[in-house]
Amino acid sequence: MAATSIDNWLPATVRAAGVDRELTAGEALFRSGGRTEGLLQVIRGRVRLTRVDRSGREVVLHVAGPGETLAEASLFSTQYHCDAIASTNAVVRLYPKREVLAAFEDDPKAAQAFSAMLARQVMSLRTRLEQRNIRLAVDRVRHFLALNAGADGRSINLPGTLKDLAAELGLTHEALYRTLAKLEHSGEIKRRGSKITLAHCV
Amino acid sequence: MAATSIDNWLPATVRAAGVDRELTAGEALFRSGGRTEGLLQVIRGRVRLTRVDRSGREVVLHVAGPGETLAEASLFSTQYHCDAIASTNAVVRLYPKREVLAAFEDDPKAAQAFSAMLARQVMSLRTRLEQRNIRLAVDRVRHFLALNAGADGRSINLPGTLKDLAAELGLTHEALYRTLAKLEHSGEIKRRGSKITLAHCV
DNA sequence: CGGCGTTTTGAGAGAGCTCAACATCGGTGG
DNA sequence: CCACCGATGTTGAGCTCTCTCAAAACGCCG
Repeated sequence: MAATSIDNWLPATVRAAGVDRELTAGEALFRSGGRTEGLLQVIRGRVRLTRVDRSGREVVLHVAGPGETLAEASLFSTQYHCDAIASTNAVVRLYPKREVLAAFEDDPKAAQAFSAMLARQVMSLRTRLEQRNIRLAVDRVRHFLALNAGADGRSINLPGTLKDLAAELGLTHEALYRTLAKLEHSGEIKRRGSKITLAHCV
Repeated sequence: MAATSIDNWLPATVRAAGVDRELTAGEALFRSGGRTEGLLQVIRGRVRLTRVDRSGREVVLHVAGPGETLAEASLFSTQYHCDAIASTNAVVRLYPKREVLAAFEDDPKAAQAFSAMLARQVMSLRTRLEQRNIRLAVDRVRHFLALNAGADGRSINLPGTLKDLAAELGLTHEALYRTLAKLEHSGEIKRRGSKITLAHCV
Protein backbone atom coordinates (compact mmCIF):
# COMPACT_ATOMS: atom_id res chain seq x y z
CA MET A 1 0.00 0.00 0.00
CA ALA A 2 2.83 2.36 0.78
CA ALA A 3 3.70 2.55 -2.88
CA THR A 4 0.23 3.77 -3.70
CA SER A 5 0.24 6.60 -1.18
CA ILE A 6 1.12 10.18 -1.95
CA ASP A 7 3.17 10.47 1.22
CA ASN A 8 6.28 9.07 -0.42
CA TRP A 9 6.79 11.31 -3.38
CA LEU A 10 5.01 14.60 -2.65
CA PRO A 11 7.66 17.35 -2.91
CA ALA A 12 8.34 19.26 0.27
CA THR A 13 7.22 22.53 -1.32
CA VAL A 14 3.82 21.09 -2.03
CA ARG A 15 3.62 19.38 1.31
CA ALA A 16 4.25 22.65 3.05
CA ALA A 17 1.27 24.15 1.26
CA GLY A 18 -1.11 21.55 2.65
CA VAL A 19 -4.09 22.93 4.52
CA ASP A 20 -6.21 20.86 6.89
CA ARG A 21 -9.93 21.16 7.17
CA GLU A 22 -12.31 19.61 9.63
CA LEU A 23 -15.66 18.21 8.62
CA THR A 24 -18.58 17.08 10.71
CA ALA A 25 -20.49 13.98 9.68
CA GLY A 26 -22.83 14.80 6.81
CA GLU A 27 -21.01 17.98 5.85
CA ALA A 28 -20.12 18.44 2.19
CA LEU A 29 -16.47 18.79 1.25
CA PHE A 30 -17.42 19.77 -2.28
CA ARG A 31 -20.40 19.57 -4.60
CA SER A 32 -20.77 18.58 -8.21
CA GLY A 33 -20.19 21.61 -10.42
CA GLY A 34 -18.04 23.37 -7.84
CA ARG A 35 -14.62 24.72 -8.76
CA THR A 36 -11.82 22.25 -8.07
CA GLU A 37 -9.25 23.39 -5.56
CA GLY A 38 -6.53 20.78 -5.57
CA LEU A 39 -5.44 17.38 -4.38
CA LEU A 40 -7.31 16.08 -1.35
CA GLN A 41 -6.25 13.51 1.17
CA VAL A 42 -8.27 12.05 4.00
CA ILE A 43 -6.42 12.29 7.29
CA ARG A 44 -9.07 11.07 9.70
CA GLY A 45 -12.57 9.63 9.29
CA ARG A 46 -14.26 8.71 6.06
CA VAL A 47 -15.50 10.71 3.09
CA ARG A 48 -17.79 9.32 0.42
CA LEU A 49 -18.00 10.36 -3.21
CA THR A 50 -21.50 10.20 -4.59
CA ARG A 51 -23.69 11.18 -7.46
CA VAL A 52 -27.38 11.82 -7.23
CA ASP A 53 -29.47 10.17 -9.88
CA ARG A 54 -32.66 11.37 -11.54
CA SER A 55 -34.93 10.01 -8.87
CA GLY A 56 -32.91 11.74 -6.15
CA ARG A 57 -31.23 8.63 -4.84
CA GLU A 58 -27.62 8.85 -3.83
CA VAL A 59 -25.25 6.55 -5.74
CA VAL A 60 -21.98 5.89 -3.96
CA LEU A 61 -18.87 5.96 -6.14
CA HIS A 62 -16.29 5.43 -3.45
CA VAL A 63 -15.64 5.70 0.25
CA ALA A 64 -12.19 7.01 1.12
CA GLY A 65 -10.57 6.29 4.46
CA PRO A 66 -7.49 7.64 6.26
CA GLY A 67 -4.44 8.01 4.01
CA GLU A 68 -6.37 7.76 0.78
CA THR A 69 -6.48 10.54 -1.76
CA LEU A 70 -9.71 11.84 -3.14
CA ALA A 71 -10.79 12.74 -6.64
CA GLU A 72 -7.30 12.80 -8.13
CA ALA A 73 -8.82 13.42 -11.55
CA SER A 74 -10.17 16.75 -10.36
CA LEU A 75 -6.56 18.01 -10.51
CA PHE A 76 -6.97 18.03 -14.26
CA SER A 77 -10.43 19.47 -14.53
CA THR A 78 -11.96 22.75 -13.44
CA GLN A 79 -15.18 21.39 -11.96
CA TYR A 80 -16.09 18.51 -9.72
CA HIS A 81 -18.30 15.84 -11.23
CA CYS A 82 -19.58 14.32 -8.02
CA ASP A 83 -20.30 15.23 -4.42
CA ALA A 84 -17.99 14.55 -1.50
CA ILE A 85 -19.72 14.14 1.84
CA ALA A 86 -18.16 13.32 5.19
CA SER A 87 -19.57 10.00 6.37
CA THR A 88 -18.07 10.53 9.80
CA ASN A 89 -16.42 13.46 11.48
CA ALA A 90 -13.30 13.81 9.42
CA VAL A 91 -10.16 15.78 8.68
CA VAL A 92 -9.02 16.30 5.10
CA ARG A 93 -5.86 17.92 3.79
CA LEU A 94 -5.86 20.08 0.68
CA TYR A 95 -2.79 20.57 -1.49
CA PRO A 96 -3.70 23.57 -3.68
CA LYS A 97 -3.84 22.81 -7.37
CA ARG A 98 -1.48 25.68 -8.19
CA GLU A 99 1.35 24.27 -6.09
CA VAL A 100 0.85 20.69 -7.25
CA LEU A 101 0.70 21.45 -10.96
CA ALA A 102 3.59 23.90 -10.66
CA ALA A 103 5.66 21.16 -9.06
CA PHE A 104 4.84 18.91 -11.98
CA GLU A 105 5.92 21.54 -14.49
CA ASP A 106 9.13 22.45 -12.69
CA ASP A 107 10.17 18.93 -11.96
CA PRO A 108 9.37 16.24 -14.53
CA LYS A 109 10.53 13.72 -11.95
CA ALA A 110 7.72 14.74 -9.66
CA ALA A 111 5.22 14.41 -12.47
CA GLN A 112 6.64 11.01 -13.26
CA ALA A 113 6.44 9.96 -9.62
CA PHE A 114 2.80 10.99 -9.58
CA SER A 115 2.09 8.99 -12.72
CA ALA A 116 3.95 6.03 -11.28
CA MET A 117 1.89 6.17 -8.12
CA LEU A 118 -1.32 6.33 -10.08
CA ALA A 119 -0.19 3.43 -12.26
CA ARG A 120 0.52 1.37 -9.16
CA GLN A 121 -2.89 2.24 -7.80
CA VAL A 122 -4.46 1.09 -11.05
CA MET A 123 -2.60 -2.22 -10.76
CA SER A 124 -3.57 -2.66 -7.16
CA LEU A 125 -7.22 -1.88 -7.84
CA ARG A 126 -7.33 -4.22 -10.79
CA THR A 127 -5.92 -6.96 -8.60
CA ARG A 128 -8.56 -6.34 -5.96
CA LEU A 129 -11.21 -6.41 -8.65
CA GLU A 130 -9.83 -9.70 -9.91
CA GLN A 131 -10.08 -11.00 -6.38
CA ARG A 132 -13.75 -10.16 -6.26
CA ASN A 133 -14.31 -12.36 -9.29
CA ILE A 134 -13.41 -15.34 -7.13
CA ARG A 135 -16.67 -16.79 -5.87
CA LEU A 136 -15.70 -19.07 -3.00
CA ALA A 137 -14.57 -17.45 0.23
CA VAL A 138 -11.79 -20.01 0.68
CA ASP A 139 -10.32 -19.26 -2.73
CA ARG A 140 -10.63 -15.54 -2.18
CA VAL A 141 -8.73 -15.80 1.08
CA ARG A 142 -6.10 -18.03 -0.56
CA HIS A 143 -5.70 -15.46 -3.33
CA PHE A 144 -5.19 -12.74 -0.75
CA LEU A 145 -2.69 -14.77 1.25
CA ALA A 146 -0.70 -15.75 -1.84
CA LEU A 147 -0.48 -12.12 -2.94
CA ASN A 148 0.41 -10.72 0.46
CA ALA A 149 2.94 -13.26 1.57
CA GLY A 150 6.15 -11.63 2.73
CA ALA A 151 9.57 -12.06 1.20
CA ASP A 152 9.76 -15.64 2.41
CA GLY A 153 6.51 -16.40 0.60
CA ARG A 154 5.09 -18.04 3.68
CA SER A 155 4.08 -15.50 6.28
CA ILE A 156 1.59 -12.66 6.20
CA ASN A 157 1.27 -9.88 8.75
CA LEU A 158 -2.23 -8.52 8.93
CA PRO A 159 -2.15 -4.73 9.08
CA GLY A 160 -5.49 -4.10 10.77
CA THR A 161 -8.26 -6.13 12.33
CA LEU A 162 -9.86 -9.17 10.78
CA LYS A 163 -13.02 -7.12 10.37
CA ASP A 164 -11.13 -4.68 8.17
CA LEU A 165 -9.72 -7.55 6.16
CA ALA A 166 -13.20 -9.00 5.75
CA ALA A 167 -14.37 -5.70 4.32
CA GLU A 168 -11.45 -5.54 1.92
CA LEU A 169 -12.16 -9.07 0.76
CA GLY A 170 -15.85 -8.36 0.36
CA LEU A 171 -16.90 -10.90 2.98
CA THR A 172 -18.78 -10.60 6.23
CA HIS A 173 -16.49 -10.94 9.20
CA GLU A 174 -18.26 -14.13 10.22
CA ALA A 175 -17.56 -15.70 6.85
CA LEU A 176 -13.90 -14.74 7.13
CA TYR A 177 -13.56 -16.14 10.68
CA ARG A 178 -15.11 -19.40 9.60
CA THR A 179 -12.96 -19.65 6.50
CA LEU A 180 -9.76 -19.00 8.45
CA ALA A 181 -10.80 -21.52 11.10
CA LYS A 182 -11.41 -24.10 8.39
CA LEU A 183 -8.03 -23.41 6.77
CA GLU A 184 -6.29 -23.73 10.11
CA HIS A 185 -8.13 -26.94 10.93
CA SER A 186 -7.14 -28.46 7.61
CA GLY A 187 -3.53 -27.52 8.36
CA GLU A 188 -3.21 -25.18 5.39
CA ILE A 189 -2.35 -22.21 7.57
CA LYS A 190 -1.23 -21.42 11.10
CA ARG A 191 -2.14 -18.33 13.06
CA ARG A 192 -0.35 -16.50 15.82
CA GLY A 193 -2.05 -13.26 16.69
CA SER A 194 -2.15 -11.08 13.62
CA LYS A 195 0.36 -13.25 11.80
CA ILE A 196 -0.59 -16.03 9.42
CA THR A 197 1.82 -18.66 8.16
CA LEU A 198 1.22 -20.78 5.12
CA ALA A 199 2.00 -24.47 5.54
CA HIS A 200 2.81 -25.09 1.90
CA CYS A 201 2.48 -28.66 0.82
CA VAL A 202 6.20 -29.19 0.17
CA MET B 1 -14.70 4.19 -20.93
CA ALA B 2 -13.30 6.31 -23.71
CA ALA B 3 -11.78 8.68 -21.21
CA THR B 4 -9.80 5.85 -19.68
CA SER B 5 -8.26 4.71 -22.96
CA ILE B 6 -4.88 5.77 -24.24
CA ASP B 7 -6.21 6.21 -27.74
CA ASN B 8 -7.34 9.75 -27.08
CA TRP B 9 -4.23 11.44 -25.85
CA LEU B 10 -1.26 9.45 -27.15
CA PRO B 11 0.87 11.88 -29.22
CA ALA B 12 1.19 11.07 -32.91
CA THR B 13 4.95 10.65 -32.58
CA VAL B 14 4.52 7.93 -30.01
CA ARG B 15 1.67 6.35 -31.87
CA ALA B 16 3.82 6.06 -34.97
CA ALA B 17 6.39 4.12 -32.98
CA GLY B 18 3.87 1.43 -32.01
CA VAL B 19 4.86 -2.10 -32.94
CA ASP B 20 2.40 -4.96 -33.09
CA ARG B 21 3.19 -8.46 -31.94
CA GLU B 22 1.18 -11.65 -32.32
CA LEU B 23 0.90 -14.17 -29.53
CA THR B 24 -0.49 -17.68 -29.57
CA ALA B 25 -2.55 -18.87 -26.62
CA GLY B 26 -0.25 -19.75 -23.73
CA GLU B 27 2.69 -17.77 -25.05
CA ALA B 28 4.45 -15.40 -22.66
CA LEU B 29 4.52 -11.71 -23.52
CA PHE B 30 6.98 -11.07 -20.72
CA ARG B 31 8.21 -12.74 -17.57
CA SER B 32 8.84 -11.50 -14.07
CA GLY B 33 12.35 -10.10 -13.85
CA GLY B 34 12.56 -9.32 -17.55
CA ARG B 35 13.57 -5.86 -18.75
CA THR B 36 10.60 -3.59 -19.35
CA GLU B 37 10.20 -2.39 -22.92
CA GLY B 38 7.41 0.14 -22.87
CA LEU B 39 3.69 0.70 -22.79
CA LEU B 40 1.61 -2.27 -23.90
CA GLN B 41 -1.90 -2.32 -25.25
CA VAL B 42 -4.02 -5.34 -26.08
CA ILE B 43 -5.44 -5.10 -29.59
CA ARG B 44 -7.06 -8.50 -29.93
CA GLY B 45 -7.60 -11.43 -27.60
CA ARG B 46 -6.84 -11.52 -23.89
CA VAL B 47 -3.65 -11.40 -21.88
CA ARG B 48 -3.45 -12.29 -18.20
CA LEU B 49 -1.02 -10.93 -15.64
CA THR B 50 -0.05 -13.50 -13.06
CA ARG B 51 2.35 -14.30 -10.29
CA VAL B 52 3.44 -17.76 -9.32
CA ASP B 53 3.35 -18.51 -5.63
CA ARG B 54 5.62 -20.76 -3.59
CA SER B 55 3.70 -23.92 -4.30
CA GLY B 56 3.82 -23.25 -8.03
CA ARG B 57 0.22 -22.17 -8.35
CA GLU B 58 -0.58 -19.32 -10.67
CA VAL B 59 -2.27 -16.31 -9.07
CA VAL B 60 -4.11 -14.09 -11.51
CA LEU B 61 -3.67 -10.35 -11.01
CA HIS B 62 -5.63 -9.15 -14.00
CA VAL B 63 -7.00 -10.18 -17.35
CA ALA B 64 -6.72 -7.48 -20.00
CA GLY B 65 -8.99 -7.44 -23.03
CA PRO B 66 -9.02 -5.49 -26.31
CA GLY B 67 -8.30 -1.79 -25.88
CA GLU B 68 -6.89 -2.11 -22.40
CA THR B 69 -3.34 -1.19 -21.51
CA LEU B 70 -1.10 -3.54 -19.66
CA ALA B 71 1.30 -3.02 -16.79
CA GLU B 72 1.38 0.76 -17.01
CA ALA B 73 3.56 0.87 -13.93
CA SER B 74 6.30 -0.93 -15.82
CA LEU B 75 6.90 2.34 -17.69
CA PHE B 76 8.50 3.59 -14.50
CA SER B 77 10.47 0.54 -13.52
CA THR B 78 13.23 -1.40 -15.21
CA GLN B 79 11.95 -4.91 -14.51
CA TYR B 80 8.61 -6.62 -14.68
CA HIS B 81 7.18 -7.90 -11.42
CA CYS B 82 4.73 -10.40 -12.85
CA ASP B 83 4.24 -12.63 -15.86
CA ALA B 84 2.05 -11.79 -18.84
CA ILE B 85 0.63 -14.78 -20.67
CA ALA B 86 -1.70 -14.79 -23.64
CA SER B 87 -4.94 -16.47 -22.58
CA THR B 88 -6.09 -16.62 -26.18
CA ASN B 89 -4.40 -15.97 -29.48
CA ALA B 90 -3.78 -12.27 -29.23
CA VAL B 91 -2.24 -9.17 -30.73
CA VAL B 92 -0.52 -6.60 -28.53
CA ARG B 93 0.94 -3.24 -29.44
CA LEU B 94 4.14 -1.95 -27.88
CA TYR B 95 4.95 1.73 -27.57
CA PRO B 96 8.67 1.80 -26.76
CA LYS B 97 9.50 3.29 -23.40
CA ARG B 98 12.03 5.70 -24.92
CA GLU B 99 9.44 7.38 -27.13
CA VAL B 100 6.77 7.54 -24.45
CA LEU B 101 8.97 8.99 -21.73
CA ALA B 102 10.58 11.38 -24.22
CA ALA B 103 7.13 12.64 -25.15
CA PHE B 104 6.41 13.24 -21.46
CA GLU B 105 9.63 15.23 -21.02
CA ASP B 106 9.17 17.29 -24.16
CA ASP B 107 5.55 18.01 -23.61
CA PRO B 108 4.27 18.48 -20.06
CA LYS B 109 0.78 18.49 -21.52
CA ALA B 110 1.25 14.92 -22.68
CA ALA B 111 2.50 13.89 -19.26
CA GLN B 112 -0.48 15.60 -17.72
CA ALA B 113 -2.85 13.88 -20.11
CA PHE B 114 -1.33 10.57 -19.13
CA SER B 115 -1.76 11.33 -15.44
CA ALA B 116 -5.30 12.47 -16.06
CA MET B 117 -6.10 9.22 -17.85
CA LEU B 118 -4.64 7.17 -15.02
CA ALA B 119 -6.57 9.23 -12.47
CA ARG B 120 -9.79 8.58 -14.36
CA GLN B 121 -8.97 4.89 -14.46
CA VAL B 122 -8.46 4.92 -10.72
CA MET B 123 -11.85 6.55 -10.28
CA SER B 124 -13.51 4.12 -12.59
CA LEU B 125 -11.94 1.12 -10.90
CA ARG B 126 -12.85 2.37 -7.45
CA THR B 127 -16.42 2.78 -8.63
CA ARG B 128 -16.49 -0.76 -9.96
CA LEU B 129 -15.06 -1.98 -6.68
CA GLU B 130 -17.75 -0.08 -4.82
CA GLN B 131 -20.28 -1.79 -7.02
CA ARG B 132 -18.99 -5.18 -5.97
CA ASN B 133 -19.73 -4.30 -2.36
CA ILE B 134 -23.40 -4.31 -3.27
CA ARG B 135 -24.71 -7.75 -2.39
CA LEU B 136 -28.06 -7.99 -4.16
CA ALA B 137 -28.02 -8.47 -7.90
CA VAL B 138 -30.94 -6.06 -8.36
CA ASP B 139 -29.17 -3.29 -6.51
CA ARG B 140 -25.95 -3.94 -8.36
CA VAL B 141 -27.75 -3.63 -11.68
CA ARG B 142 -29.53 -0.48 -10.49
CA HIS B 143 -26.18 1.00 -9.46
CA PHE B 144 -24.78 0.24 -12.90
CA LEU B 145 -27.79 1.69 -14.70
CA ALA B 146 -27.81 4.84 -12.58
CA LEU B 147 -24.10 5.42 -13.29
CA ASN B 148 -24.29 4.69 -16.98
CA ALA B 149 -27.41 6.58 -17.87
CA GLY B 150 -26.87 8.92 -20.80
CA ALA B 151 -27.21 12.68 -20.77
CA ASP B 152 -30.97 12.43 -20.34
CA GLY B 153 -30.43 10.32 -17.24
CA ARG B 154 -32.89 7.76 -18.48
CA SER B 155 -31.42 5.63 -21.26
CA ILE B 156 -28.42 3.33 -21.35
CA ASN B 157 -26.83 1.85 -24.44
CA LEU B 158 -25.14 -1.44 -23.70
CA PRO B 159 -21.77 -1.54 -25.42
CA GLY B 160 -21.34 -5.31 -25.71
CA THR B 161 -23.35 -8.41 -25.02
CA LEU B 162 -25.26 -9.09 -21.85
CA LYS B 163 -22.76 -11.82 -21.08
CA ASP B 164 -19.99 -9.23 -21.07
CA LEU B 165 -22.04 -7.01 -18.81
CA ALA B 166 -22.67 -9.91 -16.46
CA ALA B 167 -18.93 -10.46 -16.20
CA GLU B 168 -18.33 -6.78 -15.49
CA LEU B 169 -20.98 -6.83 -12.79
CA GLY B 170 -19.62 -10.00 -11.27
CA LEU B 171 -22.78 -11.98 -11.91
CA THR B 172 -23.47 -15.10 -13.90
CA HIS B 173 -25.26 -14.32 -17.13
CA GLU B 174 -28.28 -16.25 -15.89
CA ALA B 175 -28.53 -14.10 -12.80
CA LEU B 176 -28.34 -10.95 -14.94
CA TYR B 177 -31.02 -12.16 -17.35
CA ARG B 178 -33.34 -12.95 -14.49
CA THR B 179 -32.69 -9.65 -12.78
CA LEU B 180 -33.33 -7.64 -15.95
CA ALA B 181 -36.47 -9.67 -16.61
CA LYS B 182 -37.69 -8.93 -13.10
CA LEU B 183 -36.95 -5.21 -13.44
CA GLU B 184 -38.78 -5.11 -16.74
CA HIS B 185 -41.74 -7.00 -15.33
CA SER B 186 -42.00 -4.61 -12.43
CA GLY B 187 -41.97 -1.73 -14.90
CA GLU B 188 -38.77 -0.21 -13.57
CA ILE B 189 -37.02 -0.51 -16.92
CA LYS B 190 -37.84 -1.05 -20.57
CA ARG B 191 -35.63 -2.84 -23.07
CA ARG B 192 -35.32 -2.47 -26.81
CA GLY B 193 -32.44 -4.50 -28.17
CA SER B 194 -29.25 -3.31 -26.53
CA LYS B 195 -30.92 -0.19 -25.17
CA ILE B 196 -32.39 0.07 -21.71
CA THR B 197 -34.67 2.88 -20.58
CA LEU B 198 -35.32 3.74 -16.97
CA ALA B 199 -38.94 4.38 -16.10
CA HIS B 200 -38.25 6.73 -13.23
CA CYS B 201 -41.01 7.07 -10.74
CA VAL B 202 -41.79 10.69 -11.61
C1' DC C 1 -15.65 -3.72 37.62
C1' DG C 2 -18.29 -2.43 33.49
C1' DG C 3 -18.57 -1.10 28.90
C1' DC C 4 -17.06 -1.50 23.99
C1' DG C 5 -15.23 -3.60 20.03
C1' DT C 6 -13.30 -7.73 18.16
C1' DT C 7 -13.39 -12.58 17.70
C1' DT C 8 -15.91 -16.78 17.63
C1' DT C 9 -19.54 -20.24 17.03
C1' DG C 10 -24.58 -21.59 15.98
C1' DA C 11 -28.75 -22.00 13.22
C1' DG C 12 -31.72 -20.65 9.55
C1' DA C 13 -33.09 -18.42 5.29
C1' DG C 14 -32.34 -16.55 1.05
C1' DA C 15 -29.75 -15.41 -2.99
C1' DG C 16 -27.18 -16.64 -6.59
C1' DC C 17 -24.54 -20.54 -8.69
C1' DT C 18 -24.68 -24.85 -11.21
C1' DC C 19 -26.54 -27.82 -14.37
C1' DA C 20 -29.79 -28.42 -17.94
C1' DA C 21 -32.92 -27.64 -21.62
C1' DC C 22 -34.48 -24.73 -25.14
C1' DA C 23 -35.16 -20.48 -28.09
C1' DT C 24 -33.04 -17.17 -31.09
C1' DC C 25 -30.03 -15.19 -34.24
C1' DG C 26 -26.30 -14.76 -37.59
C1' DG C 27 -23.20 -16.87 -40.33
C1' DT C 28 -21.51 -20.85 -43.37
C1' DG C 29 -21.65 -24.26 -46.57
C1' DG C 30 -23.88 -27.79 -49.13
C1' DC D 1 -32.81 -22.05 -49.92
C1' DC D 2 -32.26 -24.80 -46.11
C1' DA D 3 -29.59 -27.47 -42.75
C1' DC D 4 -26.30 -26.88 -39.59
C1' DC D 5 -23.53 -24.77 -36.14
C1' DG D 6 -21.95 -21.72 -32.53
C1' DA D 7 -22.81 -17.99 -29.57
C1' DT D 8 -26.15 -15.36 -27.21
C1' DG D 9 -30.30 -15.08 -24.78
C1' DT D 10 -33.89 -17.26 -21.64
C1' DT D 11 -36.16 -20.02 -18.27
C1' DG D 12 -36.44 -23.96 -14.83
C1' DA D 13 -35.09 -26.61 -10.59
C1' DG D 14 -32.08 -27.92 -7.00
C1' DC D 15 -28.16 -27.07 -4.10
C1' DT D 16 -24.57 -24.77 -1.88
C1' DC D 17 -22.68 -21.04 -0.03
C1' DT D 18 -22.79 -16.88 2.19
C1' DC D 19 -25.54 -13.54 4.63
C1' DT D 20 -28.33 -12.47 8.53
C1' DC D 21 -29.56 -12.66 13.13
C1' DA D 22 -28.18 -14.18 17.70
C1' DA D 23 -25.42 -15.16 21.55
C1' DA D 24 -21.30 -15.59 23.99
C1' DA D 25 -16.18 -15.44 25.01
C1' DC D 26 -12.32 -12.46 24.89
C1' DG D 27 -9.35 -8.53 25.35
C1' DC D 28 -8.71 -3.64 26.25
C1' DC D 29 -9.28 0.65 28.59
C1' DG D 30 -11.36 4.02 31.49
